[in-house]
Amino acid sequence: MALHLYNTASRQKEEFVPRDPANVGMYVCGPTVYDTAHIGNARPVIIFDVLARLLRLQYGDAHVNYVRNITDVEDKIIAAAEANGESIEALTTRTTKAYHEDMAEMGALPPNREPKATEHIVGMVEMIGVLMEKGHAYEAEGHVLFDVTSMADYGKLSGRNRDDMIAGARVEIAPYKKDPADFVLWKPSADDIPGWDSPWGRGRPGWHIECSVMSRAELGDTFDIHGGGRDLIFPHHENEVAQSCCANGDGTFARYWVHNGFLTVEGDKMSKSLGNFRTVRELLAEAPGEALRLNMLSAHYRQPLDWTSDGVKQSKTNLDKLYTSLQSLSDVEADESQVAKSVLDALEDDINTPKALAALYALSSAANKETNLVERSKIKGKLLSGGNLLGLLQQDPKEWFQGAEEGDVTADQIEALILERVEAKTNKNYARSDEIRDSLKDQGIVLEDSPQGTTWKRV
RNA sequence: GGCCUGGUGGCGGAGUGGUGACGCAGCGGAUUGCAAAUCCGUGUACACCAGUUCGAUUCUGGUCCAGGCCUCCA
Repeated sequence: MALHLYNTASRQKEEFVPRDPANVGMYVCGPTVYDTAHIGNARPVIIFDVLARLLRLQYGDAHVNYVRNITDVEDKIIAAAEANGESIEALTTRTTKAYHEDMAEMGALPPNREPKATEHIVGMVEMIGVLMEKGHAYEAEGHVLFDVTSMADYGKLSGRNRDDMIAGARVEIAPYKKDPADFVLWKPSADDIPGWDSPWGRGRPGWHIECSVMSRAELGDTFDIHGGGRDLIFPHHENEVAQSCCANGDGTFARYWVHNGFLTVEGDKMSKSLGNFRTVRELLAEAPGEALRLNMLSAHYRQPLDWTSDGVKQSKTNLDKLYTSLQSLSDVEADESQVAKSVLDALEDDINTPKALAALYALSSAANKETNLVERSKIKGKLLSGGNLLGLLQQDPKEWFQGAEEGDVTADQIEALILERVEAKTNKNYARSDEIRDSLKDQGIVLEDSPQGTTWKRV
């Protein structure tokens, strides 16, 4: 089947047909770099990484342009830098670097392009100028505001109308707004905070304009996929649509809107007040990034995902199982012409990763049973290619089982003890052989005997 | 108040108008010196109440419950 995606704009699954049959453009809202990434930030990264892998397989690496921005100018950044007593640049550089490291640990490939908001200020000023000229924006008390009444379709993406928004407003409305739903395009900066010169005075951009400008600069007025967390539907994406369509023309901008659901931690929403913010860094100390990734993929991306340490453990177990099969296939070379059709089919159905994982488990099970070498080679090819689509199973199994940081025992010591144990077993000295096995087990090393000999792994 | 998701076996989690994925855990068996790993077998699950239907977990309406957005947020 062809790729189908649930399009937030139409509220249904649609067949994905790119604008240009040969090339695909995808824009995903990236982080505002003011703090280290938490596990919730990782969800869209991993989901859209899987989608990018799928698109690259189908259209070719050179024909997919995956853009994910870095928002490095924003009031939270200013506040955090001040609180930390560090410069804004130091904060954004440090945070961006940590973000890249954390996402790489979770197996996310870098996007093709990663524009930074601060590199696109000129474009933002230009776009705001166009909106002013076309009568979609106005200046008030040093701010430039988008006039939502100038756009008939405003609210369409998120499915809400202006009256509802006004009725539901829980914040005080700035007195200079013509309409309560108007939002800021440009705001004035005091001398001690970052600002750029503009026709409306020294200032900085509002929250939404950067994505309208960067997506256009990288992908053009109209492009295929726009992604992000579902909390961004309103107001962020709604306002992006308003800015872009009003500046560039009706019917432009993103064609497919893809939004991932939220995740909770041990049943609760992550929040600073509950103290349950889990950073990717902390979680990496608990389990390998690949296990965190599998855990993330174990629920469908549009469903809520409850992140629990039990779930992480189970994901680690499942990954062990897959790597065990892969290890057992070390007697054959992978047949690289094989495509894991079952995995592909699942992913083409709106990125159904739980189904894709089930397909991987089926391959694993088949591998454990198959004795024919040609078939084993095919299965290995499928396991690896299916794993690659999901960003899993790309390590050497030996590395997976034995490569974790050395504990109290080194690999050499373990090998020596295995030799001693083999000898003890040969002499039917089972007391000694069990003693060795038990003692290693206490140190987190599990021995497995097979007709081919004894292997070990760290657990 | 408005808008929007969900409620599936012990747990996680797909899916479907008709023969109940998949994984973890459990139980039984095979294998093993004993294990581990693996294999085989094993589960009368779809919040509740109506309705439509030959038949609903799947469609419709209502109820209850949980959560999200409307304000910074992935």
